[in-house]
Amino acid sequence: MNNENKSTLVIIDGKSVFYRGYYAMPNLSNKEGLPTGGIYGFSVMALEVIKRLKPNHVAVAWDKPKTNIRRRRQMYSDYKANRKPAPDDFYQQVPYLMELIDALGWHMFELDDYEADDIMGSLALKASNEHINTYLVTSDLDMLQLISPTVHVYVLKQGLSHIEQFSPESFEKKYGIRTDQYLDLKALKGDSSDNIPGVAGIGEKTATELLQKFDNIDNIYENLALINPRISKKLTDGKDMAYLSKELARIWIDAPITIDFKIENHDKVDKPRLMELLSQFDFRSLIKPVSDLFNIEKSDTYKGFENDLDLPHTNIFNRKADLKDLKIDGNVLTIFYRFSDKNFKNMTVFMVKSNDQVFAIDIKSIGLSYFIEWLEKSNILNKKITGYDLKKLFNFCYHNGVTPPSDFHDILVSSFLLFPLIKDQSLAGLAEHYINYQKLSLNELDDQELIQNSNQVVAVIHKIYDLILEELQGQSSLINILDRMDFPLIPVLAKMENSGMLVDIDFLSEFNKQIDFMITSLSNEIFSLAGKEFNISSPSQLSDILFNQLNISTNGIKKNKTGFSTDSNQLEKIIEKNPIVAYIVQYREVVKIQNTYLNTLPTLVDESGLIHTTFNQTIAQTGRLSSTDPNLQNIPTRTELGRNIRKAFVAHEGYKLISADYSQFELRIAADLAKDVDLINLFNQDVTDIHTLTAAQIYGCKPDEVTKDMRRAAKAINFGILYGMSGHGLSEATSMTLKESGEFIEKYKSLHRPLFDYMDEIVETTKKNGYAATKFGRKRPFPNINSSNFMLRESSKRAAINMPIQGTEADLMKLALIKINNVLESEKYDAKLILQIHDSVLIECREDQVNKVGLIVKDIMEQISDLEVRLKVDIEVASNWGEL
DNA sequence: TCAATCACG
DNA sequence: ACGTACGTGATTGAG
Repeated sequence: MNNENKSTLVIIDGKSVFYRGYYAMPNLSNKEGLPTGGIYGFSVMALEVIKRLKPNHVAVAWDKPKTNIRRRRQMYSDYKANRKPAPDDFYQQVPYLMELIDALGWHMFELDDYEADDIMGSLALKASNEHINTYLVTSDLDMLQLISPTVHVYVLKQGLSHIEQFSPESFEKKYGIRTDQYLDLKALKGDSSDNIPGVAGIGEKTATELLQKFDNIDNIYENLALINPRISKKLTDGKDMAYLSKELARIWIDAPITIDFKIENHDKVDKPRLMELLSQFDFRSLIKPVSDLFNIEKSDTYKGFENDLDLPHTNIFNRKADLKDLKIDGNVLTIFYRFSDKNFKNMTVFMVKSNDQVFAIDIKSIGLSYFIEWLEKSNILNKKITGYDLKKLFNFCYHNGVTPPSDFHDILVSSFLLFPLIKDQSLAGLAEHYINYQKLSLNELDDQELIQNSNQVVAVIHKIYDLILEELQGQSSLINILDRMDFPLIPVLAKMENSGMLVDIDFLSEFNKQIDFMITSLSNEIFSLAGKEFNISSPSQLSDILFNQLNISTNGIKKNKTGFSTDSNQLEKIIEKNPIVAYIVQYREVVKIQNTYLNTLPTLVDESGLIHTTFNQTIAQTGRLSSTDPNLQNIPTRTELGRNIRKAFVAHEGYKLISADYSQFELRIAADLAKDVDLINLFNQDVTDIHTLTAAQIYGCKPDEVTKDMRRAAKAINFGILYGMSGHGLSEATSMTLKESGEFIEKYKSLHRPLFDYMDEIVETTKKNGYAATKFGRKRPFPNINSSNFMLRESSKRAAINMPIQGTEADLMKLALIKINNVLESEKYDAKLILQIHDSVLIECREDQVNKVGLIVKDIMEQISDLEVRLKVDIEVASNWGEL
């Protein structure tokens, strides 16, 4: 087909290809929140086209927006009225796609009065005249009428990268007519999406049969006598319409455009710009294939990369004698280091860049203790330090008695604040994102190789740091967040991780024995009721037992991808139907406790009996912390059995645990953000039970008349409403019917108008700005807030409503942690922070100072910020976590 | 590796 | 009509 001697032209139906991508990848966006699904689809297709067809010329045909009334179709003023307007996040992407097309060196054709079809037809004709092979890429079958010996049609198939040459044979097989009968088919049946009328009363089936029998419409009208009178009547009535429709469907080939076929496409590719765009869109997976395809060198991947990245001169130190005399001056230092253990005790490589020199220290050769001695003496850490994930360095310092830095910038933390959507936040990932640098594969380098490449590593960190500073320019609220919260928090978190929590292993193993017994007896009950043994932990097997073997009705049971769900909500619905269900619920609880906590916690305890978690500051999109290895923020508390796990977390001999909890944190913050005066007043008058009071207001009764069910409903709505809960959600969460919960929410709305106005306002500003923000200006982008996909859009709205509330809580909590730590340190109390769980902190404190420290902490937390609503903190003291 | 489930706020 | 409450992390079963 692809004749070697002939030149080839590919003409792409731009909007139809773009649409494909747009709907195939609804969720895609870059780190700045720009939706990129359509561009991605287009890019993948472009790649495939070039690979497969190796075109000499490429053209893209595009319908001009809003002027797509064709002169010869003007009699149908509603032309294309039946097409839905494209959504906002579609048009948002178009200018960027144009840039991409331009960088590829492709021709772009957009004309008044001509549709993309006509442009394609006209260009194909021009190419035919020059004996150029033409390939049309589209998802629109209308293009079939253009097929000829030199014009081929490629149709986008399912998925993005599957384009297939259209074959007349397969068309005939599928539609029962030849491709050259396609226009006549349209003439008869019409096309509602293009507002082509066709013959009234004739659909695809009749039209096809007629064409099979009589070949074309001229022949049909000459042989009306042979046709069933009912149909021939319709044909006669619609004869004018049929011929008109045929003309309307015909693609015009007289558009006043041409291509200069002397210039070949590959001379026009703007390689650096192409690479820049791919990285701007965060199409990391496309960078390599595109580089290969266009023979793009590394030097092209980042404009002026080799010049911009000042590689410092490398100095390697692997002998004590050499290190001894090393003095490092300069005011701003860039550092990098590597550990061989998870606790950040054993540093193996340390490198520091000062001006145009990098000093790389091979700690394994030199000896850790000698290095530590040198580090302390060198005064390096007294200077301004820039690095990636400095919490590890602080951990190292605390562990080895080295004075930690006081002036520092952590590019992991600042990058997350600026671009929380970046998926790969490893240093190599950031290098790719910020400077398209792909040579940094840190994990593949051993220590010696890392040392050899130290000039690159520090140069990359330094460059990213520069770019981040540039990005922060003028964003004073973000700078403020870094200086007041996110950076000062780093040493505090490191100290908490280092402190760890004391665990009573013996208590855990005693409890484990009980749990073992319970699991055995529950399993036995379940097996005997089921009539056979099976894996109770397998949702698929369990579902089979419940809904097939035991024939429990699946009425009202939610489905998931694999079948009927067996989660606890669904089990709750059928708990009366069979005694096995209650046993399963208990079994789940008990097995969870054993697998997640009893089996793992003892393995994580160090030689001092302590467990050290890791706090993450760069995971949660709202700015909250998260805790891993182990996660100490989800230790059970809601059931009596689960609370036994908490009892194993104890204070040291002579010490106590103090817990300080913000009371109704979320509601208070929401009241403040929404300036809901009634709600603020309730809190400021020190209401004892907000949920009971809410219930009394909604039901219009006195607080002492509120029943448990009424309070439960009020509590559910007090929380749920801040996440955008619907009537349906409330009815699921309570015993209310859908109707009752709907009315309940309406009543709540009327009581708290300001709160709901505020929620609407958040959605509006998020739609406008693309992000929601906390009281302090921490931003979270919402790329899907304007999506055409109902589910994506609505879920973005709910998350956007929640962001300022959850995020402001997190901000306040960070401020509180920093201040508590500072006061405990400066006043030299024998007390330290050991855990934070979103609205509460845990402190271990020497027994005789418990009362004093409790009051200090309460005061700090309550006064942490000047809000209109009063914050309230409850303090409790015990010798283990379970009793708090 | 993903989906389902469940622990926490 | 859509599907139905936000934010996390860990474990398990299954393909």
